[in-house]
Amino acid sequence: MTVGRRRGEELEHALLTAAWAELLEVGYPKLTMDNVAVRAGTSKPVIYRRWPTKAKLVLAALAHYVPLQESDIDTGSLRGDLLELVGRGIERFRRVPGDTLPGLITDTFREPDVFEDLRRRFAQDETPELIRPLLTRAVERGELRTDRCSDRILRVPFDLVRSETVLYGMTIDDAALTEIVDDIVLPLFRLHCGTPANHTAPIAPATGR
Amino acid sequence: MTVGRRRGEELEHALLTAAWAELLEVGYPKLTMDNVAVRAGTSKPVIYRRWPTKAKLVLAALAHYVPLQESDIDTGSLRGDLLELVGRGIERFRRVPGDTLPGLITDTFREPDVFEDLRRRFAQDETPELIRPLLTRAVERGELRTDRCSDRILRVPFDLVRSETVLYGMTIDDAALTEIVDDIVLPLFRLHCGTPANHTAPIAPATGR
Amino acid sequence: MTVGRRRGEELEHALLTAAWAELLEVGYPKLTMDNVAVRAGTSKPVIYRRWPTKAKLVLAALAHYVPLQESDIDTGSLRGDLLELVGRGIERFRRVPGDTLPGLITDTFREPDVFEDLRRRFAQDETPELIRPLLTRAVERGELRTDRCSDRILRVPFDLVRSETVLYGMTIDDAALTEIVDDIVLPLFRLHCGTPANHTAPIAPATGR
Amino acid sequence: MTVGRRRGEELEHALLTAAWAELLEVGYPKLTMDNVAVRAGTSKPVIYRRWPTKAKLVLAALAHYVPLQESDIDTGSLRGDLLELVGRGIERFRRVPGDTLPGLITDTFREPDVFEDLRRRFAQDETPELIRPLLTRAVERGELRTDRCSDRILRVPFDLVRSETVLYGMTIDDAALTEIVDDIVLPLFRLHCGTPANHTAPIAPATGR
DNA sequence: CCTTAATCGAGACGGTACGTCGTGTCTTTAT
DNA sequence: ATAAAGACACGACGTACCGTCTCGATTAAGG
Repeated sequence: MTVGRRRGEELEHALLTAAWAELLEVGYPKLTMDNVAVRAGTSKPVIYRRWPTKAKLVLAALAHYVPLQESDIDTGSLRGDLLELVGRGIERFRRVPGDTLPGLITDTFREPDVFEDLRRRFAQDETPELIRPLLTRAVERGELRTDRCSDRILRVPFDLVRSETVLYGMTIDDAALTEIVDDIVLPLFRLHCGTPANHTAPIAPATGR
Repeated sequence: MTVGRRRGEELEHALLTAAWAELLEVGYPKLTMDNVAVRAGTSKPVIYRRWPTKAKLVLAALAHYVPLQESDIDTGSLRGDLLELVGRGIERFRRVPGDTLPGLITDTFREPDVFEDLRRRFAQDETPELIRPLLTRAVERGELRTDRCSDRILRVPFDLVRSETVLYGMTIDDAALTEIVDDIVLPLFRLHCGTPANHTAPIAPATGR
Repeated sequence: MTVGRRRGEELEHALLTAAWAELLEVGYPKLTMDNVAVRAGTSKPVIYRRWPTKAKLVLAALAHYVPLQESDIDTGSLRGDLLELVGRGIERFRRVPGDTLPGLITDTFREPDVFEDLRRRFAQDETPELIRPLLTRAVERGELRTDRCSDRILRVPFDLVRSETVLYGMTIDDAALTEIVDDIVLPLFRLHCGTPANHTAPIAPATGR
Repeated sequence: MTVGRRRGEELEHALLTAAWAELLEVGYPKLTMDNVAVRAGTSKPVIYRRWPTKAKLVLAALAHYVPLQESDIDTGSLRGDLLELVGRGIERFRRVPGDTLPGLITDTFREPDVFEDLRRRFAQDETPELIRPLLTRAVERGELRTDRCSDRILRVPFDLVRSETVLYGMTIDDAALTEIVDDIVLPLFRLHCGTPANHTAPIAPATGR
């Protein structure tokens, strides 16, 4: 049943695959180093040599199976860009087992380095860097007057997405995505980054209640 | 050394106190039923008779030590009410050890009943019920035209607070609170719930960048 | 479902019955005070008020359900008397669950009073008192010259029976009983208590090999 | 404090030693796997990997510390051989804590394989195999006519020893040993295995009462 | 007849041990 | 040198029973 002695990348890939499969099957709390080792057809020391804690292993699996999408976004309108960007974010969170991010937060809360890594990939830090280019292009197109606004404003769209997905375990459908962009994010951006006088974009809410 | 045989509420209180102390000292992941029992001067079966899982024990300790504050809010203005309400929420989250809520989410993710309980106390569900009365009074005062808007809009303030506290492990100071209310929440409420024509409240952002 | 509140002898009998039933069903090691209480439809303190240890409870149940048989034996011959007496002993041991006597010995080994009680009822002490009268009558009938011989000789028959039943968990059938009496016990008694010159009882072994 | 990580035989020996010490100190009923582990400076899983039950552990300790003595016996006379053999048996039982064999019997009564092992080492089975060679040599020397007699006869000496030691918790001194051999065992063997006509060994009892 | 005392039933308590599982380290053997 | 394999020390898990204690409810006996 042996596949021969693997090493290097091949072995690493087998481990991440095993970790990911365990994550999907039993969830973060019940994922064990033992089972990952067995599933990968290897032994625990091989895992510990690479990732000294369960959190680091899972974070590595997450980075491998739910990578950041770096491709540029340019749909021609700020609204289109935001729908695309936030939609991608929702899709990313959708692929992460619901107990995984809270589990990682819990386990890394007292380990600043890993917590920082986690944050960079799945939390706040991704937002400003991702969103500001959209605003910059919107200014170039004449949709906004400036791309200067506080980070907190920029974080709003993903804060809402994370709240619903990570904290509430909900899924966000297209209607909800539209509501977030049209009723919350776009108005805020227009308020804080200004709207040229002749621009006639609708500011009224898209959905009522 | 014995304190006599305790029962009922006295014993329960000792257990919740021990659990809370462990939570503060070692954090959620390292809190063990064994240590809670020892700290409370009792034994594990006594705990398990009341709370069959660590998550339920911790949630009970949380409900005991960080209770919902039900007292009414009426400062005379929507802005004042929001500052008070969101400020209270921030204070509540500040008192919860940072790894506790994510830990509870992780461990209860597959137990709908406990997860629901957790959500009711520390997540989404508290928001609409808490905020809508503020809007209703604002309408009565003539600050807004209507209190009808989608739940998602109502959730915005606490979604932002939770993102920063629970997910990022940050603390929110008064300046941040002011920014959230003045630059994000109030404008959104005014946009979606209308502003009477003669009302002259400032809509401009309070902070720039 | 309640039978009314019992007390005194009725309650005691219910407890002994429950203990005996547990003994038969699950055996001595798995008999628990808890289960006996439940089975008897009462509670543990009621048991402990009467028998402070499991061993004493079981010994009481044993004394109740496998009592000493005191009726006189007089078949007219020493051989007949021995067959009857040893046969009765075998029957008594047969009715005691196989793990019970060793269990009692183990648990009472360091409690001289209970151990003594156990020994009186199920071990060595019963032998000399029971057997010597048989010898006395045999002397009166002229089968033996004297009833004086060492206790160890008198204990032989029941030592053999106890070895096979208690220690080996075996059952002793009639053939084995006959062999014990004819090939071992009778010859020893005749050797040590003498045989009148004109007595013509067979001394040859009843069974060969 | 640590003795370094032990493995294999060294560790096994430490466990058996700890078990044996516990047996001597607190006796079979109060011997716990926990305490054995602590005493051996290791942990319970290490024990359970080797012996899944307390009975098997104790039996292993017994086999290690009270081994069967295989050395040949040849004193030149049947009486001498028996005194030696039975004396060795008494010595073996003397070294076993008094509650241990009954405890093992109790706990293994429903596990035929372990019970069998126990029986082979400390009960009936040892007897015929050990005694018959003595008879065979006695025949060769002309002390007996045949070595053919029933197993039950052969078991008599050790049945008596076991009764007194295991069941009564008594110790057997030299006088008692002599009585058993001279007054019970030798006469029975001579009766059932015959005595050559010209043999002038005394058949009269050595002790009276 | 009614009070009083005793004991029943029910079950929680402080505690010990169980047998299992997971962690992170270490040793051994084989590649 | 590192992989595979697995044992090791450790500690926590959740459960079972122990023997004790508290608390009404019920019963029997005595005033």
